[in-house]
Amino acid sequence: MNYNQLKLDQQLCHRLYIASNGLTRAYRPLLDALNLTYPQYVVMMALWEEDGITVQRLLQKTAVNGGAMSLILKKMKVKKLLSVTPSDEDKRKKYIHLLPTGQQLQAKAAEVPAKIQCAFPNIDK
Amino acid sequence: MNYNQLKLDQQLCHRLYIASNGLTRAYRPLLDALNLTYPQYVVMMALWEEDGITVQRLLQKTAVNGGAMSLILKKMKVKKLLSVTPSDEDKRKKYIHLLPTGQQLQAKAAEVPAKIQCAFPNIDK
DNA sequence: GCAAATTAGTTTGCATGCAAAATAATACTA
DNA sequence: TAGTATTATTTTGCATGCAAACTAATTTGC
Repeated sequence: MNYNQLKLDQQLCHRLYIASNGLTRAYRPLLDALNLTYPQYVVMMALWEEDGITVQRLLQKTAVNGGAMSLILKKMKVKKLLSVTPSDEDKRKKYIHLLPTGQQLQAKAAEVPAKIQCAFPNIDK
Repeated sequence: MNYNQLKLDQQLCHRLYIASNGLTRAYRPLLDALNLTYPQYVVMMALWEEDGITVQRLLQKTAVNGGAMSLILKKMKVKKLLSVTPSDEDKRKKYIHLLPTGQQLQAKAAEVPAKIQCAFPNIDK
């Protein structure tokens, strides 16, 4: 039996695994300056695009794991980046709103994408 | 100021983040059948290719995080998949060897790559 | 020779990702 | 309308990923 398909070098999945971990590492120092982790940064980007959305919608936009999202929002609330407000019509739903601190962070964050591209000069756009 | 670069849809990094998480989810049910997690599977693939290597070399081949590797090897040792033997010449080094259980697992694992491709029929090879 | 620098691995503390169970609230159905 | 199914979120338990501190064992440089 030939096990060529099990060779690591030939696996797109392994490349993706490596690339994704590499990105996290590349973002870390940039995001540390904003006091954000990568998933938290993703949540912020979603809210800068569309504020006052439900957790549900935030999950759709960011593709962050639901279980993780709960903890992430909790931490971001502590940092005064956003507020979480239960809906009046449907008390199951909660709306997420940016607080001033969160809105102001966008200006600083605007530099991040360009810097990331510098970290991967050979990346295909 | 224009914040277009902060839009999630336009971020390669976010796509990569989503793709990588998706892969982990796709692998999970397949690897559950082998009683392996994804990084453990990566370690196995490395050893099926090249047995009796040091932890160092294993880290190079797999790109698994060093700190994580320690825990992973510990668990795989408990499962009798492999053995860890300190070197005689240089007692800092440790050699990893597949045990029979680990070697035999390769036959079952051989089906995994094909099944993963079925889970992503549109993937470019 | 020996202290300082380096190397190989491990441990620690924090932040997810994930599946599954648990909560709460709303919608549906007989 | 009671009872059940469904929906929105949170909680729980386990397995990493990561940076940084730590331990041992070697290697260097003076």
